[in-house]
Amino acid sequence: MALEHLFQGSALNAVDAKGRVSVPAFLRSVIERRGDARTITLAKHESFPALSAYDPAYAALKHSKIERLFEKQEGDADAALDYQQRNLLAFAATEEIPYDSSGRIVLPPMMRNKGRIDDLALFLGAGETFQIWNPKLLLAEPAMPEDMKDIVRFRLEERGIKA
Amino acid sequence: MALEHLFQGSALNAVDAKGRVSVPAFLRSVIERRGDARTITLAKHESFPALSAYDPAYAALKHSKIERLFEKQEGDADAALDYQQRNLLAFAATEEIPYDSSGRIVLPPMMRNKGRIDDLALFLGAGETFQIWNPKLLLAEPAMPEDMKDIVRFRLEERGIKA
DNA sequence: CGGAATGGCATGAAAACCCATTGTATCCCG
DNA sequence: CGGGATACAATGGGTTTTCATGCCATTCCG
Repeated sequence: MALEHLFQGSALNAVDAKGRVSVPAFLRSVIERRGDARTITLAKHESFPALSAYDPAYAALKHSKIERLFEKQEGDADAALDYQQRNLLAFAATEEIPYDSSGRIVLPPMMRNKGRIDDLALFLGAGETFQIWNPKLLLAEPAMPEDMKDIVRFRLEERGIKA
Repeated sequence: MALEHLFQGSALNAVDAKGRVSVPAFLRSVIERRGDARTITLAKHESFPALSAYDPAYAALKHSKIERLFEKQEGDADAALDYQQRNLLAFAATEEIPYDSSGRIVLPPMMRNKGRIDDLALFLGAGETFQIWNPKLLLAEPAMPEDMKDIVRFRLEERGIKA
């Protein structure tokens, strides 16, 4: 019960005037090795001011995790409610979007708003999933390890942007 | 749950103008015995001014360790944050790069910067993983055993470089 | 017909690939 | 045991491919 290919690495890409952004090739290659899809699912990250993103293979895994958890707690009075909540968050609170032949997605306005994504999108591999951040918000996040912030500063400088 | 083949030995290789380095053949052979991949993952070493490197098999091991730890503490509020941090450091703070048919990698600029690698790359086997150093920084490292420094001095002299 | 969304093309930079050369350790045969 | 031949490793250079991204054409809907 684990996905074979993992998301790793980081990249900083531009969001154009239409809200389009290239999904880094090294992330797309993981998606396409996990399955034959060319879509990603976006959700607000549960603990950070950022977006969580994944592919259909992980969505299926997440679904079965929720089902298994529910079956385990059977008989518990609160469990049914907990299940309904998890399930809605996992599916209703997400948007699935395709990327085109050149690897670009259009950030849906709601997600762009939830993740507070401006004109720069920072992609971070996180194993089974990846994340999309506004780099400025990551640098301002107290719970973020300093090593991680260093990497983001490097990515910004690489583009000639002063932090 | 341990890896069968271990990285051992040392070598000093040149970094060319394009940032390319040959990964020593004795390290590559371990990677290829552990799995069928021809890539290595680079990260800043957590305590030394150097890079830590490993293969996909070790990355998968690291991932499952993190997942197991998290599932054991489920429900704990602090555990969730700890998990997020570990996960990002393990995956977002790393870069996976392939080596070509002649066994060379290109050091990504960010990693070359983080590891302060100049025109010489010192490879050190470290069991489950291996390390890549700027030899000068190793010789200047107080926490490094003298016997280890002797080996590095030997590798430098071997190349006709005076320390 | 205007405006916005979508898909396709063009570009410049960077990365991956291929081939050639050198050096060194190994092997084989005299 | 010596010496040449051989195989593989490391490195240098050049060429092709891919990527991110800007730009334009087309479509779809008001």
